[in-house]
Amino acid sequence: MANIQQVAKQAGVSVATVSRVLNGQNIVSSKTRVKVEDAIKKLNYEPSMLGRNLRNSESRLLLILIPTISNPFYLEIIQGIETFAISQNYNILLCETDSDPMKENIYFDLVRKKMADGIISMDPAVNVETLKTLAEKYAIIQCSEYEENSGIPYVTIDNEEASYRAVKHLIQIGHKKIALMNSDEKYLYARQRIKGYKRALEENGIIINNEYIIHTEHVGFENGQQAMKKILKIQDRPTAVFAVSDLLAIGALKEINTNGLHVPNDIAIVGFDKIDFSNMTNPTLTTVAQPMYKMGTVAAKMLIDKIRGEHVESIILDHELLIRESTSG
Amino acid sequence: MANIQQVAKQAGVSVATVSRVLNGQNIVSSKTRVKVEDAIKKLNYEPSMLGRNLRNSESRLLLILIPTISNPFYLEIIQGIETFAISQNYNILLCETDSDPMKENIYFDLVRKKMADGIISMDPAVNVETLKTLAEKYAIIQCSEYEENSGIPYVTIDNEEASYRAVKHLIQIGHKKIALMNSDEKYLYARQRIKGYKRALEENGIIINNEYIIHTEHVGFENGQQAMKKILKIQDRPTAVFAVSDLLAIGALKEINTNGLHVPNDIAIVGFDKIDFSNMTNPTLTTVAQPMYKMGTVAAKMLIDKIRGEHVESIILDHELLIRESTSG
DNA sequence: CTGAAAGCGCTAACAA
DNA sequence: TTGTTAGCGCTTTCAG
Repeated sequence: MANIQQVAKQAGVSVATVSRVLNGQNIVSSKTRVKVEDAIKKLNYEPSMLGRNLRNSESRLLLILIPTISNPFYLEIIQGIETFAISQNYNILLCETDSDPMKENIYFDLVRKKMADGIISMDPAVNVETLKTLAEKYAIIQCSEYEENSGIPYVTIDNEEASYRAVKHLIQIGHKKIALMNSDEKYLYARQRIKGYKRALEENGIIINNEYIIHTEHVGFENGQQAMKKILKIQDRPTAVFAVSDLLAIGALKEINTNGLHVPNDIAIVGFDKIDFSNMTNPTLTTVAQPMYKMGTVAAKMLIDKIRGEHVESIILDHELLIRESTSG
Repeated sequence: MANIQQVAKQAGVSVATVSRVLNGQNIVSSKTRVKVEDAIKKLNYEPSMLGRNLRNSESRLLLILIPTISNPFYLEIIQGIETFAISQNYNILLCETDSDPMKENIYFDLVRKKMADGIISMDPAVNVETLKTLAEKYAIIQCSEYEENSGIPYVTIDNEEASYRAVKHLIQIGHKKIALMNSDEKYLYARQRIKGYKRALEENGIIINNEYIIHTEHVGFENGQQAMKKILKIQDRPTAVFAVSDLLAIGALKEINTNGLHVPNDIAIVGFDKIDFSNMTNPTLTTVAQPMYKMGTVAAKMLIDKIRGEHVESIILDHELLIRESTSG
């Protein structure tokens, strides 16, 4: 395993010159450059990131914090992050926190120990105080979920507006009894989405029925099933359900089918996220499409800018309501 | 940002002693140890992995190669890998190759450049020659998909047997006209699975009908839909489908439903992998369960052993046929 | 039990 | 245009 010294010796130049060739600096004469390149080829030399990283005090690694990899919502965002990161010669360290402060802390240690140059946090359950403290010394961006007034830049969508439009769509196709499957309101997005839900109802003169509002601990498939069980037991049964995640919606769909009811004839459903599977169900799911890939690239760009010491502004991206079979017979 | 020097000065000891404390070596007197620990606390010192890694010529990073993150099959494996890796103070670098040799090469460069200490390859489309060459110098393990006689250790299941059992199950519940949705036979697992399929049919005196064997380019949802379209057009229509991935099976299910047919009454379906979604469809999917999490932990253990210079043997793990609604009305 | 010093592989300031 | 050299932060050998 050759190192830069050996290449220098082989080429009959100094290590500085080799380094210059390696880093594409144009101040090297083409004759010397060729000598060096030959030596590199001959010795099968590969520069060590270890040495370079220490010297440059950087790891060129980006820490991505997600609650769990099994929520497909994050997949496309991650692809966006990765693509941009690679283009800038960064790589990503994908970290599942399981919303567990202990695991979270293990990962935070990676940036404290210089193993990562910055963090993109997508974990709604992240310890905000720790994050804020960390943000004083390290580059941090929040993606999708964020903390207001934390001073940490974020990229997200207008959750209230998205929710408002989803519910309005249900109203427009004739629904008045609309249930909301929301996650815990300790999460900002949950508070924003219920706000949009209520605004849509109120604007259309529909009285809010608290029985129709279900909170779930997580936003997974089983939670959707459980929540739907409750909804189906309601005396004056809703004719539509707006779920704040596709996984919840798919759980609801399954439960409705199991009970011999039909979507959308008996109950219409709107989900949120446009995960791949929202198109594989029967019927396909009407859902709020977040520009996930874009969100990923934007987050990555923000983080890398921040690492470079530039000033970074938060960004709100557009969303879109995708009407599919679960709301249109 | 304090470094080890400053800690040493603050504690009134040498950097060597600080290093010893950091690495939990017991040859330090408890009095000195306390002094050092106090200094560390006082200066808020965090040892830099960059320095340590260079010194130790290791990155403590494991490269995980997958074709795409959007195939849920890999998720649980990755969780297994990660859990074991973390327990050994390693972290993982998750890399999507998109089965693209160019991208693949970017990632291979990471190990060549010492940015990763080893590779777990799960990409069936990996360039085997490159992998073999790499394996001469670096620690490499193949997971799930592997190349025979490559000399590179692998962990996998007995694909032929798994396939055989799946098809036998269909035969036992009365099916004779069983279609196979297989992926391209350039992949070893595809060759193994068709072998199991044929063996099951032959053993039961069922003549193999080549019209019933469909090959798909990828093993995703859309491929399943397309393949099912073809199958539905066959004159003497099969009454059962064995798909080599759950995603294919879910695509088939969707297509069958779209055509007003019923699963399993009209057509039974068996999938492969037991991805999370196989339990969310309606009906739920009978599938071959691979011990994915286990496979991940085993692969990680094998890789880390290999990095440590130990000898590593290939391992075949058990699988299980999980009978659910799609084969039992 | 502790310290001095070398060195992992690289980059960049400075000198020539 | 090129070379010399210091040093990034750490671990470890060797001496004491």
